[in-house]
Amino acid sequence: MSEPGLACCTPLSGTAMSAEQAEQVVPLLKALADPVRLRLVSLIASSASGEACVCDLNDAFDLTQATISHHLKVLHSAGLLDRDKRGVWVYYAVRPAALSAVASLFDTAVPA
Amino acid sequence: MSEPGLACCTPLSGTAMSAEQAEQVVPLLKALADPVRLRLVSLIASSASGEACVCDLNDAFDLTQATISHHLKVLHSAGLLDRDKRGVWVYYAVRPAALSAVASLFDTAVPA
DNA sequence: TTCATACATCGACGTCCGTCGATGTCGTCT
DNA sequence: AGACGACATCGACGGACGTCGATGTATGAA
Repeated sequence: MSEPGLACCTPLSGTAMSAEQAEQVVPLLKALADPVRLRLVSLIASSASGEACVCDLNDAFDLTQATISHHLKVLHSAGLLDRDKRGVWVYYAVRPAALSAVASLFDTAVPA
Repeated sequence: MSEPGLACCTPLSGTAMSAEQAEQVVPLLKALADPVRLRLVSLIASSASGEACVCDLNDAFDLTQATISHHLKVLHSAGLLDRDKRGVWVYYAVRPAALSAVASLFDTAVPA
């Protein structure tokens, strides 16, 4: 696993995960465990083109551009977002592999 | 911070989560975004009886009993664990509803 | 070149978080 | 009654986190 955000771990309802497995997924959860970052991912994922530029994301929050840029960097460093600079604008897109890695954590814990 | 005049990308349409929705799920994610707590939930969920007493959980980590107790309280306060005191021992069990709430978050975000 | 825009980075501030030792509380046994 | 064990709580410490204003970098236009 050379790439961040591609961790695949034991589901919670199976055998217990090891400490190494936990350390691998926790960065993803930590990146998502913030209201601003969670909404950022939601905004990008729900956009028609599957991506969004920082200028639009900036207007969706009542925060400084520096703060939004910081949160995007955290999400990008965690491997949750792809970054693509086109001219003056920068576009972020969600990485399905990273999101599905987190989803696989809870998949087998299906209730009724 | 809003002088449109020129569009840089497709507008953010679609149904992104609201700020209130984010504030509702983030506490669950924050509680799970810790290697010790994630392993605690994993250990409890993977136990045969579906529950585990603190004495057993304590031995699984190289941490103080006070620290484990603190993490269990965080998970319990977040609604992820149920607490049941039987005699001298305290048993914790995972709440399926809470886990499924988190799971549904990624089910809608990443279509299978 | 000069200027304006879009975004990243820096430095600093206050706050929250994980961990510990010490202590408190409750239940059990003798 | 007293003593012991299982957990919880308290207070404190160091480090990490979210946010900001200011500044830096790069692209495009005048």
